[in-house]
Amino acid sequence: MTRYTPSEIEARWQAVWEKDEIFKAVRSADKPKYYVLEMFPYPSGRIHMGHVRNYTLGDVIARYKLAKGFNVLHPMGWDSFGLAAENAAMQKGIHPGTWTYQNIEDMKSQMKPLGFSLDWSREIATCHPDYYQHQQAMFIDMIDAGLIYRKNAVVNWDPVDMTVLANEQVEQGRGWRSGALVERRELTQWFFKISDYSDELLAGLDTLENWPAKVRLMQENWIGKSQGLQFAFSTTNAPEGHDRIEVYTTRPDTLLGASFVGISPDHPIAKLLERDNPEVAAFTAECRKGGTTEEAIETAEKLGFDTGIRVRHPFDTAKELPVYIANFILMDYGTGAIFGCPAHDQRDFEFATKYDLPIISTYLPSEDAAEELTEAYVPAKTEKVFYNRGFAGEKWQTGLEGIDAAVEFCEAQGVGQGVTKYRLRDWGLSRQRYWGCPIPVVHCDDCGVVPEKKENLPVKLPEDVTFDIPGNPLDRHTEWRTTPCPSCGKSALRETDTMDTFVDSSWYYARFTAPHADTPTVMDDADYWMNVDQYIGGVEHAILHLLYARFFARAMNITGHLPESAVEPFDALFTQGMVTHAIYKTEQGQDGRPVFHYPEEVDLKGDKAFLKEGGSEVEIIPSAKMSKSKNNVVDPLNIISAFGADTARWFVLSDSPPERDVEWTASGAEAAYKHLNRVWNICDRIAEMSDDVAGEGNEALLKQMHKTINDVTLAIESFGFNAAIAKLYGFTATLHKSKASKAAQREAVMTLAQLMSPMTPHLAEDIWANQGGEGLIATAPWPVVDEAMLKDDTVTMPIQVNGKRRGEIDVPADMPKDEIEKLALAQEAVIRILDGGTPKKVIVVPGRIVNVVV
RNA sequence: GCGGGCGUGAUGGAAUGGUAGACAUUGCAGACUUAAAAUCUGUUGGGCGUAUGCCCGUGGGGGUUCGAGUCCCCCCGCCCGCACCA
Repeated sequence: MTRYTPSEIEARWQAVWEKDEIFKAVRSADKPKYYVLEMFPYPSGRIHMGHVRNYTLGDVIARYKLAKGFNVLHPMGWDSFGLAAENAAMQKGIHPGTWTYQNIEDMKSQMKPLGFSLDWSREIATCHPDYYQHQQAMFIDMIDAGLIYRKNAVVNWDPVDMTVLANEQVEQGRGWRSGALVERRELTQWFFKISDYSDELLAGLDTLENWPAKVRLMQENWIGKSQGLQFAFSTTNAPEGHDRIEVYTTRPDTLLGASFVGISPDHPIAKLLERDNPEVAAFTAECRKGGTTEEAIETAEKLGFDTGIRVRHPFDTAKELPVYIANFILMDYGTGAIFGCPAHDQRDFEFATKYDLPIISTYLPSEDAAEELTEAYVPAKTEKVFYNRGFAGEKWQTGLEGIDAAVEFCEAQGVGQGVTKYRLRDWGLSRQRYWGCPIPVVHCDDCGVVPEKKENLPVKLPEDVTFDIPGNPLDRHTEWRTTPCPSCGKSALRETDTMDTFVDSSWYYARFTAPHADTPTVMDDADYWMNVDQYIGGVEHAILHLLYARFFARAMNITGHLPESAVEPFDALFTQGMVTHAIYKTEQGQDGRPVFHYPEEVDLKGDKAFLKEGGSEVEIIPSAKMSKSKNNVVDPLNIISAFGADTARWFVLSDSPPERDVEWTASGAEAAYKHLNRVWNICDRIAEMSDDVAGEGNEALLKQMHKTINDVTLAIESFGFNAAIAKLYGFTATLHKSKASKAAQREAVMTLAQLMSPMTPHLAEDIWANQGGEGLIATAPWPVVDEAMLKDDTVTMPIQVNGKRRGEIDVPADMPKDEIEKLALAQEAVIRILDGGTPKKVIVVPGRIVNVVV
């Protein structure tokens, strides 16, 4: 008997793989390529179970595809710019670069023992000038191509992180990292023209058949295409230059129900008024402050200020409507002005009720109906418009159907034109931070904003910076800032803003195809390796990263850095669930607050948990996200040292489908370990068997083996790794009990090892070697199903009567239907139920089922 | 509010419209052991029955079908995303 010792096996095989460079990706014309990519990590310094799961999923695919004969690219890198490094610098006095590179080394050394089939020769780090200099070069190309521009804009300002945030980075009015309430500031910033590509990015979603529908939908909603009518009200007493107010509406069918016009507090007219009128100024100031406070979002009280300006209704110029500044109108959607139709819009209804404005219906047939509404009546967009009241009289009595008809009608009347609007806004990329890719432009007193010359790249971050004062250290670094103007040569100043780190991750997949090239990409390599055939990561990136990356691929295509074929860079996307763990909680804190216990402090007995110390019962909160504050984090390193990497890999794949959360349980991890031991012991047993024994059930074992090959292959192809593992458990049990000959068992166990090899590569490799397999299992071709072995001579068919199972018969697989029917009707249970009668109908599905209908 | 998803044993979860609960955990019983651990064997949806067996059962209600966890309609519950988007 030998012992399964993962620590010894795993280190040994990793060394062999590394020495033989079997995971090194080299372009080759002989084999089809397969590019599998997991979302690269931020180098926090420690891997967690989420990483283990993510990279194990990718590794199963990569190893499987390698065995299937593909030329596999499976790279790894580091998303290594970002705020955490600066925070560490502030807290610990370490330079962000030192901290980051140390973390990369640490994490790499933690990942290596997991035995992933990664091509480490392609490793990249976005914080390294070798990477970001190319980003700077592309930035300059994109300015030239008109894809990037500078504008003065109201931006989201995070007062804690002291930087600007993109709209996508604001959640519930708070910064996505700091959680601080976001303020609005007006700053001059760089923007990507992503909104110009709204329609393309939307249309592109339709081609992404192998993306989760959920992600496509989220992006679709984010892009937020809407069709409507844009038209102008003419004003009667507005300030100079504002004799028209443009509004946008998706409901032109309710236009006759307009009873007021609302403008945003940031609307040019509001801005003009607040200059001379302190009351207006006070109101708009209140709106701006309130616009993002939590209270305002929750209570959502409609506030308005009557400007005294009046406008004429376009269809009834005698009718005048008041113009209000209203707090619920956003300047950056539509035109920043609306017409209010209280009868058919809930917000307008609340507003009208509060300010006592008329409620006029264009849908309800009765004159008084609208006045009696307790809430807005929102008609379906295809509902017939009555237009039977309001100021236009009988003119449109017969009505229109649908929004399109209403738009057409308005256009015909010379009132506005149909337009398409998008919710998606341009991507502000400037960040007032040190630890990011410097924006390679220079501000010259004479020439204005000038891109740096490409031959002067990279614009490297200076090393000698301090973080003892808040703000961006680049601003204070006069020596670094001062540089000759690329255009006139006079002394000028560098831009001190750096790029949003989402820029870094928007093209790393392309860089992996030629990671050491002296241009951002190499067309031949990009052409060969792109697209990513399978991308795997968390659903939390469904909008931000994945939308930016899709845009960036288009921008790279336009600037000649990616082929046209790569504008949708990820052919297939898989979003995996989290690794969760129970929380163990007691209420025994001195201050009455709950205390969270580490799993090691707790004894599990059945479905109850007790403290090891003292034995008092502990409340179990199942399946919660691993969180340091809840003391329910399981460190992969502990698992690896206790059970080995193969056990950790096997477990994260085994219990739940990959797209769902998986709960880490100690018992589950132990079960995985036990199973690997069992497989090991089977091999041991086979090795000790005599060659002379003929054995029994040889054929049955091999049949089962081929069924398993078939089932596991199909399961892996469809991301059903948990199902694949279930089949492998089943086959292991069969093999365990088998009395077949040594040759048959040896064949079975070697196939088992092959089928397990994507999940537990080290153990598989060892079995392969011990059983005399040729070469490495990692590069051995995937087992092929012998179709003939899948067919059984006899099949067991359940017999149903009226859909209820009453028995079963074993019949030859090729038995004709009518004979099966005869046998079924001869069944004791069937005879009993028929009780001498004849069945109405007998349905025979060969190989499946018989149903007797009485 | 809008959009999407999901409800299956004590638990995680399996089931191209065809034997519901694969596989795993937990529990129970047994073997081995002075004992425990490990390992091995059996068992584990509920109910009735000595038993061949019968009844019930995939959140609830209806429908389509020879046959529904699966398809359709209504309702309930949970989860996720977005949200003064005009």
